Amino acid sequence: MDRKEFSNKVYEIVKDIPFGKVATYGMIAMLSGYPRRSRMVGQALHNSPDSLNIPCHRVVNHQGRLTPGWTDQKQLLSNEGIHLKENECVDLKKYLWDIALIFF
DNA sequence: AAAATGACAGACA
DNA sequence: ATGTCTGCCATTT
Repeated sequence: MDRKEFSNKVYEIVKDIPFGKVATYGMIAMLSGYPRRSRMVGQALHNSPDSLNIPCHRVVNHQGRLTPGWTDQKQLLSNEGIHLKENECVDLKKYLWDIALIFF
C-alpha cells in the first residue's frame, strides 16, 4: 500500500510547517506528490500517533476551519500565537504557510 | 460487490 | 461571504 508512503510524506511536510503558520490539506496533498488526496491527508493525520511530534493543529481546511470535534486545537493554536476569528476560523491571509518561500 | 463515510477542495447559488 | 452540491480516494458497513 502506498498509503504508508503517502502518510510518511504527509508527516514530513506537516513537521516542516514553521511555528505560527498553518497549512491546508490540499496544499499538503499537492506537496506530497498526490494532488487529489486532500482527504487522505486528514485520515493520515488522524491515524498518526502523537509520538511523532506532528503539529497537526497547524493543519486546517482551505476555509481555515479547524478539525471538527477537536476543541483542544484552539488552545494549541493560541499557544502558537495564532488567534481565531469569531467564526472559530484561522486567518489564512496572515497565518497560511507560504510554501513559496521554500523555493527561494 | 455496492454503498456509505470522512480531520477535504472546488464550483455554484 | 455562507451554504450546498459534486468530485476525489481509501477505508468501513
